[in-house]
Amino acid sequence: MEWTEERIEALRALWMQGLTASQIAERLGGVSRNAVIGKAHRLGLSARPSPIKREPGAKPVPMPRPARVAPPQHHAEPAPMPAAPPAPQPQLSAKAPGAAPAGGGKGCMWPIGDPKQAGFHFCGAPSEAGRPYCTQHCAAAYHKRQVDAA
DNA sequence: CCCTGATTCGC
DNA sequence: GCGAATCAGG
Repeated sequence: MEWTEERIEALRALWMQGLTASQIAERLGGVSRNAVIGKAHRLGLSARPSPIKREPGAKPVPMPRPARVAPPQHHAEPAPMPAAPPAPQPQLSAKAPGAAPAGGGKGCMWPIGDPKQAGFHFCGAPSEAGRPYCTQHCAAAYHKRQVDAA
């Protein structure tokens, strides 16, 4: 497998969202969890808000679970965020960041992974009203792409 | 034994 | 740079 911008971005996003290396590897597809961890380290990310320990004699600082789900919506659907949505967008990769947040734009619609890949999915994180992307990572990435494309 | 991330090291 | 093997821990 090749570490394309897309995949690296997805890795970053997922990693920062608190997903485990196994989950990330699963979603990305074609890589083992070791590969994900190794890449994550090479990318300079290993520190993330999560309950992982460092240094034997360090402080066992209690981390208040960042959690990926913030708003306590009392809707019926808990928004499960499927691993492989059966309805992939036609063309929205490469130079087409404007992934139209069509339909039930509930969560973040930022495309994570390669639409051609099996593990492709949308971020799904809670997004601001009127905004198709979550503020955590995707909105920034979205903006960055627009700048890059320009 | 299942899992986690961290590190090493041959490629 | 990559990732399997390994390490250290829960």
